Amino acid sequence: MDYKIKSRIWIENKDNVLLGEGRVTLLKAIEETGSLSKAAKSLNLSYKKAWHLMDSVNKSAKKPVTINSIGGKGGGGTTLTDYGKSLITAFDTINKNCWEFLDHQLKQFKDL
Amino acid sequence: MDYKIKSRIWIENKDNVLLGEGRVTLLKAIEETGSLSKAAKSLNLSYKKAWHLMDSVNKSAKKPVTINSIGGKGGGGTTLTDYGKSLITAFDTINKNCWEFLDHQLKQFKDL
DNA sequence: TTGTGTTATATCCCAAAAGATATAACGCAA
DNA sequence: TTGCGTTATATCTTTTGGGATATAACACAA
Repeated sequence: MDYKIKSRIWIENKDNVLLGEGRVTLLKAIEETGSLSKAAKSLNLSYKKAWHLMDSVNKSAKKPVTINSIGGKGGGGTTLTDYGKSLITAFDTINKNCWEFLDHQLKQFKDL
Repeated sequence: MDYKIKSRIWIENKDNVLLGEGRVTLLKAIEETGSLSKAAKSLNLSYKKAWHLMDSVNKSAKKPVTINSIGGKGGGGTTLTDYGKSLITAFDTINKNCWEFLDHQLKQFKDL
């Protein structure tokens, strides 16, 4: 018996996607690097894609998730708001709980 | 508070996908129509795509999921094995349980 | 004033996914 | 023997998503 069960969860706000796995890992990388471009590099994804993701996140969130600054010392940067950080932890717990729940449910495939 | 949580689950067997939502709805349509081509039409998807899906399902399953016949009265057809039917119900219950579980978990987003 | 490293955005190009089309094999019925 | 409606494939075309590239705006530091 070696069937595996996998899942993807995401949060929507009036049919715009707010959070998914990719967006959350991007948020974490931003938190670590303090910059969208550095976060993109560290995750091996194009700046364009990262920017579009964050644009979508910020548009569908009810409060600002990041603070973006252009120019200045270091050229600018992107940091998370407290709201953004709380989104990460909320998503992570739900996701982890979901995995555990599904692993438990998988027993229904035991005899198949 | 109108965030919605959505999910997709699927079952894999040694990194081949066995079942997902699309595959299960296809199996159901086959059960109803008795034919892969009719099932594809009823779901508005090309025969090619439907055939590839079923090919992948049967290759990654441990027992046959469908019985396919070519030629004969009506030209042939595809019917589900008992194993195939049990896969559907197992997947559906897990999926439904997952939705309920996640709706419950969504409360973690209540104050955000 | 110039250089630097960001954010922000548009445009072009390619590859991969999906769709459309064509064709063979098959077995029953007429 | 012919026609029919399937399953089973191959091939060609179209569409779409993503990557690469280019450029502007910005604000601080030197």
